[in-house]
Amino acid sequence: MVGLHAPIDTRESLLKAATEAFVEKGFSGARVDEIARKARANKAMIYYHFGSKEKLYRAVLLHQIGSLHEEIARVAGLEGGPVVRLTAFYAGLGRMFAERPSLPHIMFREMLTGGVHMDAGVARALKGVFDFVAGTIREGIERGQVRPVDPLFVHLTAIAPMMLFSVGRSFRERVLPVAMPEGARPTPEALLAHVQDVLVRTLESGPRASTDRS
Amino acid sequence: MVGLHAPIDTRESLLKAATEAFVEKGFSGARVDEIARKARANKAMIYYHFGSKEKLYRAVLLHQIGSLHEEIARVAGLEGGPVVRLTAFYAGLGRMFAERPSLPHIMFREMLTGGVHMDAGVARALKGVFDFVAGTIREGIERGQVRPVDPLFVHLTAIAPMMLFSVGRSFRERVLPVAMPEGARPTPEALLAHVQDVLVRTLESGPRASTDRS
Amino acid sequence: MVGLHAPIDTRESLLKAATEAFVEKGFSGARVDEIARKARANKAMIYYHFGSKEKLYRAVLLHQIGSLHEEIARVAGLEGGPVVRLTAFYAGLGRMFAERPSLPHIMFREMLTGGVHMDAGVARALKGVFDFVAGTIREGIERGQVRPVDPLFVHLTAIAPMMLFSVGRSFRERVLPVAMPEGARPTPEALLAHVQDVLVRTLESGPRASTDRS
Amino acid sequence: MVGLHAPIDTRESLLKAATEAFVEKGFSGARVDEIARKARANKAMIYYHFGSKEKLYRAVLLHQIGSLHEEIARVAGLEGGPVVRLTAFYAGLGRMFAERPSLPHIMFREMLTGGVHMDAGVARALKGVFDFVAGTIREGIERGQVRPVDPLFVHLTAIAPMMLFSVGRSFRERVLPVAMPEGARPTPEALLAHVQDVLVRTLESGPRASTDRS
DNA sequence: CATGAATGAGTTTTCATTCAT
DNA sequence: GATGAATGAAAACTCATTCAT
Repeated sequence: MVGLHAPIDTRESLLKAATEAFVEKGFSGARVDEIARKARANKAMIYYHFGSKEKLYRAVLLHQIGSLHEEIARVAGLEGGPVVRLTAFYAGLGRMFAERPSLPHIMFREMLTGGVHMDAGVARALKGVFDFVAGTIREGIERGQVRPVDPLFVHLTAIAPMMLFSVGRSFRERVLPVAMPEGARPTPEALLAHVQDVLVRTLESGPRASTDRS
Repeated sequence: MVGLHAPIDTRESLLKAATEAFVEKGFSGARVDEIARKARANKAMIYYHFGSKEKLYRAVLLHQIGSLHEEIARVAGLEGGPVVRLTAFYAGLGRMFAERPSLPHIMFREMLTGGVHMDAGVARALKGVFDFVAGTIREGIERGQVRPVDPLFVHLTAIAPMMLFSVGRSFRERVLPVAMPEGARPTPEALLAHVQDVLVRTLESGPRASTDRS
Repeated sequence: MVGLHAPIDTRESLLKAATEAFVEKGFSGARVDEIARKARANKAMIYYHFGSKEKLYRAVLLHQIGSLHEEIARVAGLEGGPVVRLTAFYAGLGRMFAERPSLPHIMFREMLTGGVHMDAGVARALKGVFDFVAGTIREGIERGQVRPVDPLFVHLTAIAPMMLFSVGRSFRERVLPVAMPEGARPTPEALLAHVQDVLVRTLESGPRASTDRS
Repeated sequence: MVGLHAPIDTRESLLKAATEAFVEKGFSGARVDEIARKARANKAMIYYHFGSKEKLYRAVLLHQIGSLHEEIARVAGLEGGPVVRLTAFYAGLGRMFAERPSLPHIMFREMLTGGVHMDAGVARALKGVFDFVAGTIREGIERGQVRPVDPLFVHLTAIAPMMLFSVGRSFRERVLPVAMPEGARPTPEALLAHVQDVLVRTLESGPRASTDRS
């Protein structure tokens, strides 16, 4: 009476529905019934295809993080100095965050819970991201093209604002509505430009006037 | 037979236990039973003192955010230019995050869920934070002491790294253990210094050499 | 609106209902809902008082086996030779089986599944039963009052018929109805007398004529 | 695409796997998925070949009980008195139990559940077993070759120990390990000899010295 | 205020069975 | 005959909340 889907379809629509549910409600807030309903699938299919709610969550995690590999590979092949490579890298990440807000959302949740759901594969992908950044910065420092800075701090300063911007949209709209200037709605692109500007100012080894601060 | 504690003790230990639980597991992940157990209190006491799990969560939220008011008031009274006032302000926030990691943790969770648990009072406190930053920056721009920058972006660039650093400790230790340089464990103080440096470089209106990027 | 039961009542009526259910349907055949309904208790009470279906089953097991201790203690104090003590012991077991058919029922199920549900305490109680039998027989053999026989076989020959008789009542009534002689319904007491007769004939060391068998 | 097995193979491996599963877990404890997996067959094949889990169970039952017919027929043709014929009969049963432990296992489970799964055919086979025993004993009593004893009790005393011995192997090894004498592991053959000895002592009509007990 | 027990409406998970190919 | 996916009803288990004492 049914069975119109190709075998892969059910699995994928479950994954999609689960991603939305976990992003919106978190792991324990999401309901298996609702995921199945949203995917127009039988609830038991979740257990057939994934085994448990937890394993479904891990599948979502893996699926989201998957694209990071490609971004790194793409940027690693670019020509140019460390600053250029890094700004290009964060441009890529920024685009990913804008296109697929689930990614920063889920990664945030993972960070909040200490990454307990992450298996070795996912962890390696994330470490790859940081290793690229750290490697590029260290290389720049050695060549005198980059000021001596802590790669972790640089990475945090670049990635945290973009993630928080992406993740916090509805929060801003609820909590800070009046604070926004009437005209210009902040866009991911504008934020990316700002972050890149900050990156350049932070990394550049040229002479600067004032660095004193209280 | 019972009642050896002053009434206030139960309430406070419940609040403390609830904070830990909500920080670790989030609102729907935390269990009322577990909170009571951790507080060595009877589960019904939660309903006696707070009314419901949701109201308990709100009490935690309010308690965490409470100190923000004072920090703003303190910094608002400081002498000096906008850059100095802002770096002092973020120094205060940074100290708060380091002393009480629950605060950034819970605020992150709120952002992820769009702030659905926030009532008017809490929202006003948060808006106050941003209003101070935005007001100070706009004032500096008008006076020519600060480059024309988007206050939201500046705020994000300052606060997001510190929050993520605080919140992501266990995640870093789990996922990025090898990536860390052997010697120096990154400290909140070092990060604060970095963020302040970035702030200065971003805000200062003096001449700079290279600003072209991408 | 309810709460008319003393605290202990719910636990006990659950235990009673569970015993009946497990005896009738076995562990996996019994339904938690039905046990709660039969005990006129809320289903969640099973989890409150026992933790899980499995632990409820173990509690039933322990409760059933508990009385064996006392029976051994009682008989161990009796005067008389080994044969007398053993016949008295099996008389006690026979009475227990007749009064509380759940005991042999549950023990049978345990034997069929290899005793996987038995913890150390229960196992010790059962070993105590056999140890008493074996000890008494060995003692009798040493004193020349009992023929040299294998205690395990003697025990099996005495206990297995009584257990099977108790457990198999409904089976006999369903499968062997016509085979029964019209008049005399077999009673547990008659079987006990038979078993005791067999015991005596098996254990007695006096002279006998024919013992040869193929 | 498939079909390398002759059709009969799947059916038989299903039957074999089902027998093991039902023996280990009982009817409601056994899982259709698991049976199919153990038989390396597709789950739907169970329904193709047998129709339902229940019918599969009945097929197992019938297959196990089948050999009883032949044993009765074989022994019924023997020469000799009732005691000889009975000892020979139980020798046959004992051999069957030793060779195929599933038989007593499944029959025990049936007895525990009152034989609800037994259809007329299976019931007739079992009644045949008892009818043979009862008929032989009654005949012996009438001819004065056998003491007046209850055939049911005699049958129980002979068959129950052998079944329980076969069924309870893993239970004994788990629960009574230390109770066993170091040297001699009890064997089915030794138990059979003991049971036959008991039978002879119970049935023989010759003079005996002591019958008083307790 | 405090407690242990109780409640009912969920929530996850299981499982025999069926379907389309 | 055979397969992998699908189904629906029911099963075990959870959990915020309430109650009697």
